[in-house]
Amino acid sequence: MIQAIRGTKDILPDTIDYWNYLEFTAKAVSESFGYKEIRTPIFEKTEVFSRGVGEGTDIVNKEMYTFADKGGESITLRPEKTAAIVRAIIQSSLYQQQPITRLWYFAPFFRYERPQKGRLRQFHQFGAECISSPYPESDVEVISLAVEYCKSLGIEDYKLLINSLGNEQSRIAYKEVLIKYLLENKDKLTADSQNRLEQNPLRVLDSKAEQDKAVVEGSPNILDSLDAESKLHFETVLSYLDKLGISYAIQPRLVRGLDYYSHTVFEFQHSSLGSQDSFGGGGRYNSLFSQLGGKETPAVGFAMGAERLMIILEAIGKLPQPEPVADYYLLAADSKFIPKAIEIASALRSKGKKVLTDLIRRSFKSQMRDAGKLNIPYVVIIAEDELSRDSLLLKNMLNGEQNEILIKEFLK
RNA sequence: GCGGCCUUAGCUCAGUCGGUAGAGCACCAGAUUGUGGCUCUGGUGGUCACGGGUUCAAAUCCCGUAGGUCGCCCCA
Repeated sequence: MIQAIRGTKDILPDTIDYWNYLEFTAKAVSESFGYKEIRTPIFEKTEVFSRGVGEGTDIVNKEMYTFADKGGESITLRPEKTAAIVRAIIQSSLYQQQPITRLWYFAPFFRYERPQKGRLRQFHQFGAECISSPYPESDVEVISLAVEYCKSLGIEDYKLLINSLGNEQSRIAYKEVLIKYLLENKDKLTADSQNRLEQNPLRVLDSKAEQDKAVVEGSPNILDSLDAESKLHFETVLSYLDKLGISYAIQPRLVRGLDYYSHTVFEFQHSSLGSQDSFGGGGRYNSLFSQLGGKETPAVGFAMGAERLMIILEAIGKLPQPEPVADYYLLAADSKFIPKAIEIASALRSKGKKVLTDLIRRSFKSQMRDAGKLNIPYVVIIAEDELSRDSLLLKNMLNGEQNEILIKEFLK
């Protein structure tokens, strides 16, 4: 048997309603903030991500689906959206045509990893980006969009962690004290973290290894290194969140795995996810545009993992009830009435109804069973007696009542 | 890339001491000829993941591979 690629999953009809629900809700919430959808190609030149996401990140180092196309060009299936969106905006000069660009997406992404709970090689994210504002209001807009989405889905018992990496000067200052501290404790760190110390020292803070945690415990706090501008930005974000009644926890060791963040970073966590407890995250990325060859442009965004949202919704019993596939089931009491059934079905559809007919010439009883099993609310029975009076039987499957009704009346 | 556990019908699983397979659910049909859900009866359905080895004989024992799952790393 030919199987789907490891780490990929078919979305079959039994779960498609859940996916549509996640996507339609994402669209509705995004539009309530005035965001427009953006779709970009699922693959890009590899440099979009290596330069955008950062050479020092795990995503670029070991998780990208990269291959050479027939022309020898290095192509990568997108592991995330932000770098691709920035590329698209620069290419189309979108950010030069309007003062603020607000975008959302719900799309598949690819990372080459061993699959586990809530982690696939092809996965889906809902995300939004707010481009061209350096002010805290845009950080807050993006966070509250994400919060509204959770609220719309009925997810309430999550944690929002927030931190600030500060502007570039603050980060340089912090890196200095951090590196100094880590070097003093280098021999207590895991080999992994000793490596990170060279490549991207901030990410040592992210380590989940017990051995590293002890060192990280005593590390200098990034918030102490923020300069006045960075501190003001962060405090303003927090005060807006307070005003909006959005609760959060400041987590000074939250740095996130992508290189492009500055100032505000945040992450959403939920306990139902096992060891992958984060289901969304984001932050400000003021330097990404210039890194990808565009005009320096402040921006902020977030992404949420659809598979993880699905796990949460299932755990808290908030998956939507699937709708019946049809409003009416056209039942031909005998094969000779099938043409009539098809005719009436067609007339109903042109009135905007969802209609099902039997296609395998089943018996009366069998069609009845079929309609019952599919939870279809009404069965239209076409049979000898009634047809001789130009009428049919309309049966309400919920209460079992049925009435004879003239076909002309029924189709009016 | 590494590790634990797992792989028998569409699904969830039994299968003893090695003797070439069963149940429940689902599906299909029927229960005085035109009525679903409940109940009863019957039926369809298996490359026992794949490849090799041991044996007279392998779903069962051994080796390998693939896949799943949960972790590690990291992330959504």
